[in-house]
Amino acid sequence: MISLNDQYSVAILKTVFHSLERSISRAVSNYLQTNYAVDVPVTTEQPKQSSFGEMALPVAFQLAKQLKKAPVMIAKELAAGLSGQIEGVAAFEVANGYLNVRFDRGWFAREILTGNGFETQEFSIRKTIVEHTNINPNKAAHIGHLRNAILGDTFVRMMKAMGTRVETQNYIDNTGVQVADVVAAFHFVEKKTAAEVAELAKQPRFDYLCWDLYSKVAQMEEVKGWRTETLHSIESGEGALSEMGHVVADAIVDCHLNTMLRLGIQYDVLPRESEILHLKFWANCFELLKEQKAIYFENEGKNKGCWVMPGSAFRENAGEEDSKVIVRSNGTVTYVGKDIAYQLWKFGLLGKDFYYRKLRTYPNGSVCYVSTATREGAERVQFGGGTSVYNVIDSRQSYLQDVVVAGLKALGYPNQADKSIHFSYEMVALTPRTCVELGIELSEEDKTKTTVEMSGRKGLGVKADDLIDQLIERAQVEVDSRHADKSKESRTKVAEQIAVCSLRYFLLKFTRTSVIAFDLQEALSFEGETGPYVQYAAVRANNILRKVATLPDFKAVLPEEVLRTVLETEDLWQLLLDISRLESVLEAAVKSGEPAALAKYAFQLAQGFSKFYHDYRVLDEADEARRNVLLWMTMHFAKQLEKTLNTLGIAVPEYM
RNA sequence: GCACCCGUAGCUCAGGUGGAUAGAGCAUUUGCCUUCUAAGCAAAGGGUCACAGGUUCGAGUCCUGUCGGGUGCACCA
Repeated sequence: MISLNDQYSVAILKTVFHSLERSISRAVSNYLQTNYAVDVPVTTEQPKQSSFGEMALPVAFQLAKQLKKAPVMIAKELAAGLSGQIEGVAAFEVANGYLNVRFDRGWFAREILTGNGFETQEFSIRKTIVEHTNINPNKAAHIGHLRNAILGDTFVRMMKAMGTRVETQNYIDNTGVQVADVVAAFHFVEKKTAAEVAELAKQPRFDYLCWDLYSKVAQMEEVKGWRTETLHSIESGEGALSEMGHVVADAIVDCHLNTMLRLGIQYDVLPRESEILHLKFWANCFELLKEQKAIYFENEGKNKGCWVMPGSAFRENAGEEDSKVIVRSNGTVTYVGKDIAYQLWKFGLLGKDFYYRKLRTYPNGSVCYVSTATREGAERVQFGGGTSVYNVIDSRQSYLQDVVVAGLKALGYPNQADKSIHFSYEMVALTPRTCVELGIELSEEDKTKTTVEMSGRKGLGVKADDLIDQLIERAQVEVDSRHADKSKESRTKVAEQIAVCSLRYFLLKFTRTSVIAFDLQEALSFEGETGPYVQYAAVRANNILRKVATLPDFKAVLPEEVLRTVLETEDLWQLLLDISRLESVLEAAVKSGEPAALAKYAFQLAQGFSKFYHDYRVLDEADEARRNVLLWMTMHFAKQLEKTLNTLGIAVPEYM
């Protein structure tokens, strides 16, 4: 049995495919320079049909005009000139003006097998900061929050797999109106004391209790007055309401961390708004903004008495009315103002820092820290000061993100402004069918729509833990019926792994710009393009490997000629080619910031293997050489798919 | 009113830097378990890539406009 547990290594291995791709485009480029004296970028692409070979170069089309020759002629000359010049290339062919490349299949497979031609990539010293999750600590997390956290967490894993140093932050707004509303509900409606709330907060699903309370109080007329009083207490940091605010926020943050941990999501540090206030981060930022004249004091109009940022800073054709208030006429700072200060801190530009204490140690041993306001009891750790910052925030907040970036620019930090990336994504909405299933009453207007937006205020949404529970329950039924012989403990573990996989894949398979119309039945399915389908392929591959007492020494028993002969079979060759594309796909997915690309790749790999599994009976193969190739491919597949799944935050179960 | 996103099969969605016959899953119909696990495999039907112009040897992809749908434009976060 091979070890399938290797975590991504510090340096990444580049595939043979990658290297070959580069040596081909370099050779073509050189040839064009010496023989035609032209300098054009040589791009490669994957042919639509496998019968055209492994790689296609449309370079002849680009040159047709410049050289005043027909594309077919150019391509033919290139094919003739380059023939036999590149190691690993069996032949060049010309079709429809394309220069198509056929790999030497035996060479290619042997390179993968022996690990020749692999190169290491340098490990980055610069730090990238990714901020995600950021749920208001006043109610249970819902599936919209899950999209954020899973997207962020997966992107972090992808960058780490590429060798990037990443710090994961989860910002906690523990002093805002959302928390205040729940505190007001406890105090004014439920008539609870801080001690009583602290007692309630001990129950595991305190976040559910607050979910209901919040939607109740948010719709009450009196809430405005209560909110003001509560906010005042929270901001001053004194009084029973303030104490209750801390109790509520801390308990709910704990609930959120538990929910996220169920999905394998962890954080390095939780910077909190309360510390931003108490350590007066804003004061520094305010001085900087005034010095640089990034904001001005408004003497007239609707914003009279406020410090505002001119609309022209973040918007084209902006008028006076587009100005954004940074400091209110009563002297308090807005959310955007605080966010500019926070963003400066992330880049190490604020000249101030938090103190930290341990919040929890995760089962894998890593520690999650939380900000504190005092030096006493603080740990000697350092966070922030990144060279690029990704803020995973839904697209509805792009306007505010633009203002923050404009603030950085106005302060004289154009580089940091460029490195401030709003990793935006569209929201998760519910299908009307799902609303009906959940017993949510719809207005006449909502019934006609294709999707219904979730709302914490209205208590309208699918809670994260509820969905995870349902998925586990469903997986458990399947696992129990298939593997009655296994222990209860082991079956539960497998069911959980399947549930997590199902959920993560479901939220990852959509591209970021697509609004997810959440359909409960679709999300609960384990067939077709789902996470469990992909896991199943990995499990089947491992089953084959497990049944072999000792795997042969593939390097010894599989010379190039044997590989070449067996890989003449087209579908085997295509599968091997697909398996070897992982690093290229990962690189492109990180570059475009699209985890969905990696998820889709995992699915395609699984599809390819499922077909292979059906068409070839590896263990029954009579021809020993052929059997060894099939076994090797199975092992190679299992490794590469497991690596892909790990990067997606998905585990491969022992059995399914 | 202004800004951003979306419009591809009945439904839900993929389609890097323009390239060859536009792809998956679901649903529908039909085959395949005495087999390394059927959470699987195979086959069929299903398309004016919203519409109209433009750029190009070549456009689902780039540009402009129109029409639909979503979101944002607070002294809330």
